[in-house]
Amino acid sequence: MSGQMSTASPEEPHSVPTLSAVAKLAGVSSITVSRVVRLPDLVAPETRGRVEAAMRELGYVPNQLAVGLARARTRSIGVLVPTIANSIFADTVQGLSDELEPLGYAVILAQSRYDAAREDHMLSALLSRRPEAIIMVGSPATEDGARLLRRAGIPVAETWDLPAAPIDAVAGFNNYDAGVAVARHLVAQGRDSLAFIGGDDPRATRRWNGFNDTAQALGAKAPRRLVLDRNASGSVVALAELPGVDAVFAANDAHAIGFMSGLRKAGLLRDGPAAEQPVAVIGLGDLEMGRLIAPSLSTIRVNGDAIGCTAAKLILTRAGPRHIDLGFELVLRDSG
Amino acid sequence: MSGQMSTASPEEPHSVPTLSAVAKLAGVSSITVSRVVRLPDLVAPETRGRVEAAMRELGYVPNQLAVGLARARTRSIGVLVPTIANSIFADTVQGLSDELEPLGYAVILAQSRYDAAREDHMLSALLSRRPEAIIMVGSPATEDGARLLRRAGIPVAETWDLPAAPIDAVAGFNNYDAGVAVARHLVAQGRDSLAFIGGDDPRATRRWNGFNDTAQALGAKAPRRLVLDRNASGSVVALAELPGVDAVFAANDAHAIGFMSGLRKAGLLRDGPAAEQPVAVIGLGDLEMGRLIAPSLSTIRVNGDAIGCTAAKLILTRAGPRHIDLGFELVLRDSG
DNA sequence: ATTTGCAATGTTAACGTTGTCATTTGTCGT
DNA sequence: ACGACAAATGACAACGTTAACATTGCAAAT
Repeated sequence: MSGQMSTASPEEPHSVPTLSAVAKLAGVSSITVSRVVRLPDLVAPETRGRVEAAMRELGYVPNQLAVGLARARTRSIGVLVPTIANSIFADTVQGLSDELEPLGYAVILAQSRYDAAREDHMLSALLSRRPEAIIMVGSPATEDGARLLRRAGIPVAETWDLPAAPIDAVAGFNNYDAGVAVARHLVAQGRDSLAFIGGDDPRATRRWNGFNDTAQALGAKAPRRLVLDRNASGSVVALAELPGVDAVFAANDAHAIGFMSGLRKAGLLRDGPAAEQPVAVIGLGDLEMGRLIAPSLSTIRVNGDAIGCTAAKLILTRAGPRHIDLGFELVLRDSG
Repeated sequence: MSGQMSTASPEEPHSVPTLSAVAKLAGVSSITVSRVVRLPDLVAPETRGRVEAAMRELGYVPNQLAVGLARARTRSIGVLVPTIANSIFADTVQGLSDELEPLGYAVILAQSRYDAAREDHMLSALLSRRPEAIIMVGSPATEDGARLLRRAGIPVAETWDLPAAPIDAVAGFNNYDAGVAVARHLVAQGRDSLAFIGGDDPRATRRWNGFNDTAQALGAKAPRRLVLDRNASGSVVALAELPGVDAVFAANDAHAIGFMSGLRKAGLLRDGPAAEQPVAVIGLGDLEMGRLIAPSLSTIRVNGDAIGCTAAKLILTRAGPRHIDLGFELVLRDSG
């Protein structure tokens, strides 16, 4: 409403209350207040009541910075994703955060935007917050980044892939094999002019490798690869770049749906089953949306939520296997 | 590969290096190292070189907890969203984080899952990290939550709505008016049996109110309201609950697309323009996907990215207007 | 009537930084 | 040749909490 006001509304005369402010009000020492928070059983009920009243009156909220410093346990974990907006990684963040938040962990989120320099920078920024663990999508892009993580001496989970030389824990799936599975399926369907569209990040490239190797091994023509911007709209016009193509593997469902939109405009999309499609399309991720559109999208289903959840469990315990392959599933619907 | 290994790989003999570890190695006092990091001009070039070498050798990363404690500036901001997975809020998080990360702020992310108790809890957890500001989607659901925020004495941005009595800053749009705009459009198109499908959170309810009030004022039949689970698949079957409906406003694009899928199964979806649709469908959010499907989705476009970006700017400065209406736009395509 | 033991509280020194003062040099002007 | 001054560095006390060790009482055991 009216222009600028002091941020702290008049409610309280500023200054966040500390342990000793509460202590003074309750007529005890600060350590007693600290105990009321952490180990209430050690404090006499009568005293405890007084302290609790004081905490309520002052609106005391413990300072986790100080706690973290004193105990060398910050109860926070760093999460690094390429991007969070309309991406399947949001599922992973949700999954891990649902696992971690009830345990009192804070999630510190950083985005690398598929940029190696920014990734290193964010990794370092994350580490400066002394998280108890790091969960990241993929693996560090640079040796500097990897060294940073190794030196930090905390659990690290790499996800969405199965790196050959992981730093610590892994929760992902085999991207190469995903490409293999798609190529096999398409060739078996009688397609022979294949293409791969999408990003050129390491994971997409692995998919491409599996796809390319397999298609050629099975006697199809050498697949084409089209590197696109990260938004699906770019793939609408991808068709123009791929004359004669009869099957497309898109790096993710958004690209696949974009490409299908291009096919529709060109009159190359049928309402019928996969076999009737002039151009088969397979996505990756299994967005809910893919199931709902027509023709429904065939895709490599990957459980992003489970990846996050598994990564969280991996960093919480030292026991058990450290490298978990969550697998994927080729879900065949009407698009290819 | 092989079972469990100590988390810290052999690279370094544990223990994260501190300022004084660097200082000892460089043969200076810790304050000098601190200056090399923050105020390099105050340190003689020769000394600075030695210190920088020591920092590199040890892999020194400043401890932001200690910095935050000493300076009472944590360079972090708390972000509270209902949910991050396949939701438009991910755009907002991306927007604000792109604005804030380059400035050295860390984003601490929490999800309320549309639960008031959890929201209060996460708010308090966030505050315990002493963020310099809080950005949240919507407004605190409880008076406790609001009090918590007011007492914290930091900038607070409420987003995705225009609350009547905001705590501090606001970056959003008028949800009631969005409902009004949709109802007007649908009634003008000659529809008179309207329905609203989606969640029952405060923002969805405001949309419903605008929608309902306007439809009735314009002489349509009293609209029906169907509260659905948060996933789009639920809306596929919504049609069965709405006999005779000829226009639907969905609380978001995902629900809209799900509902269209139900229409398609029922043979009630046409390839032609809005006028030919037996049942008009309007979404909200303007997912990229809505543009790509057929029939293309009419929707209330809301720029989630801009909301995040604006919220970030609002908490960074005290000057200028504190309440920004980013507006919305009724984008008409083929679905309604 | 001591001692023992435990329950309830308090004191002190960390944790890793930075702010606020010193202190040590060396340069310059007169 | 002497003080004035600045450049370079350092000592020390905060910041808000907790760990580790006191210190009180007072009840029970001897």
